[in-house]
Amino acid sequence: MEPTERLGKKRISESTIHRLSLYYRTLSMLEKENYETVSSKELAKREKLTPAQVRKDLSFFGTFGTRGLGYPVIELKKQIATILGIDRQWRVALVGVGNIGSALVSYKEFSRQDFHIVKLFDNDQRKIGSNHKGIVISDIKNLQTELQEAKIEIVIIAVPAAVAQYIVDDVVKANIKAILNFAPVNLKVPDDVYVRNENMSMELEYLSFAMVNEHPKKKLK
Amino acid sequence: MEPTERLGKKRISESTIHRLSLYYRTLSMLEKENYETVSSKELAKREKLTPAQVRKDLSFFGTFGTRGLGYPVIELKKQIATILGIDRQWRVALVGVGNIGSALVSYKEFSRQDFHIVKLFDNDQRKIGSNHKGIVISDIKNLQTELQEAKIEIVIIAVPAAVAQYIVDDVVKANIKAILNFAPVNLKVPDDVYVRNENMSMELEYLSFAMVNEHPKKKLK
DNA sequence: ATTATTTTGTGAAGCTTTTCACATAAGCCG
DNA sequence: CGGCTTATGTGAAAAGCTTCACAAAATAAT
Ligand SMILES: NC(=O)c1ccc[n+]([C@@H]2O[C@H](COP(=O)([O-])OP(=O)(O)OC[C@H]3O[C@@H](n4cnc5c(N)ncnc54)[C@H](O)[C@@H]3O)[C@@H](O)[C@H]2O)c1
Ligand SMILES: NC(=O)c1ccc[n+]([C@@H]2O[C@H](COP(=O)([O-])OP(=O)(O)OC[C@H]3O[C@@H](n4cnc5c(N)ncnc54)[C@H](O)[C@@H]3O)[C@@H](O)[C@H]2O)c1
Repeated sequence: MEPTERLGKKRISESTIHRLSLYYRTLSMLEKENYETVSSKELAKREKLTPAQVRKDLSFFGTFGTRGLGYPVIELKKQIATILGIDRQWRVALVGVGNIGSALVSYKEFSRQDFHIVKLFDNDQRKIGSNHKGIVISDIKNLQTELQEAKIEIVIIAVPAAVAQYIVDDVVKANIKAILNFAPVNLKVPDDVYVRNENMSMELEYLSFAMVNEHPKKKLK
Repeated sequence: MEPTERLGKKRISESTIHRLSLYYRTLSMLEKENYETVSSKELAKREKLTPAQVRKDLSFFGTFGTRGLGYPVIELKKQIATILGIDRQWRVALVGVGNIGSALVSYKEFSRQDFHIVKLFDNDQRKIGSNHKGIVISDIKNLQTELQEAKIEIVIIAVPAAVAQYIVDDVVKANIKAILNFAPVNLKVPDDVYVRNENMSMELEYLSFAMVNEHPKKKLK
């Protein structure tokens, strides 16, 4: 009776998952450059991390390398894709086809990575029914039913902050479990719904803070 | 001789600074709602944190509250603005007036927070010289000189990943110390230049990971 | 076949961040 | 005015994350 190890459900830190995304990106580049293998040292250098960090991160999920040689680029990339769940297509809907919403629809990085925006919603009569990059914009009124009919799995929120919560309430009713939110509000959702916030002011404010305080960077980096 | 305490230059964690941004946002809302004071408990509840966290974060910078009462909303907001350096105007330039670049120029949250985009650059002849939201788009050729003449302090990079590093090299030559980067590449800059990356794929991939792994959330949040 | 070299995988140490818990202080109320 | 309530500020403990350091495994070299 070992109560220490909860099989397969130990919490992986947010930082580790974010770094997996970085490794994935770097491995894609290495693949284009025709590398067959890569060491933790090289992988670390390309994303300004430490080799130990890279190895530790990967070790949470299995053993992928060969001692003395390094990691096989194509194989590791495939493995990370499986871990991140991006070895499949995700059906994405976007609500609010305004400035940022339109930009996101055109973002090639998303589609390249198997995030497919297949539904758009807005409440502006001039936009509803019009064709935007091959997708007809739906009326927000039908949000709940259309999300379900289209089997949407991820919803991107790009509406004004003041209405974001109302829309999210409907999104949750449609049984969506993942939300990427661009509105600068803290959305209230049930415990089983994942929300990630994209907050650009926060990053600008970090720069501002760093400049006025001559904030020392973390060593190594 | 106490080598332990480096006066006034102790490193504040990135998380603390990000939370200060959240507090600032919440305080702005509380101000609109005509609250005079707010407790660490209420502040924590609104951003899904713990009261102890709020108090600890603030304690790094001074004592702002009154025991038994809480924090004065307007005063604390002002103090955080000073800490973050957003009690002044920042002159911002944006390079790459494409999908995401245009969206950012229209982003009201930036201007409300005293980040003023006053210069735009592109290399597309059709865009150069045209007026975009009241700003004439400059030729990227003149980047270095115009950044200096306009006394720009922060540069936003919104160009394709393939050219981002070249542009950043010029930005660094113009003596800019802060960069907000939207291109999915790891930019190389000298040690005294701050770079923050805005990586949206990363957040989508986090959602993807969470869903395929039924990733437990951090307790409390 | 033996030795040298490289680089992984991983417990353990070290460091950072968060949470706890309580002394302390201010306001309130009878 | 004194006791009761509320809520801060902060050392200390706990939890979490990163780095160290080295055994182990693989290749390469002689
Ligand atoms: N513009 C940016 O660069 C930027 C950056 C980060 C975050 N944001 C945030 O993204 C959100 C949108 O910003 P924007 O600049 O694109 O604004 P916008 O006004 O250009 O776009 C908002 C869109 O939402 C639609 N909308 C409004 N109410 C709606 C409703 N009830 N149901 C459905 N659709 C509705 C509008 O018709 C419009 O198309 C805001 O919360 C903003 O803070 C914007
Ligand atoms: N579209 C999005 O929602 C989105 C989201 C996140 C990140 N990004 C990233 O932002 C960047 C821009 O994406 P986009 O979708 O806006 O692309 P885009 O092609 O619409 O815009 C790029 C702009 O940069 C200009 N440009 C190209 N080369 C240049 C150069 N050498 N000097 C100056 N200007 C130059 C182009 O003329 C264009 O106006 C990319 O790196 C992309 O990965 C985009």
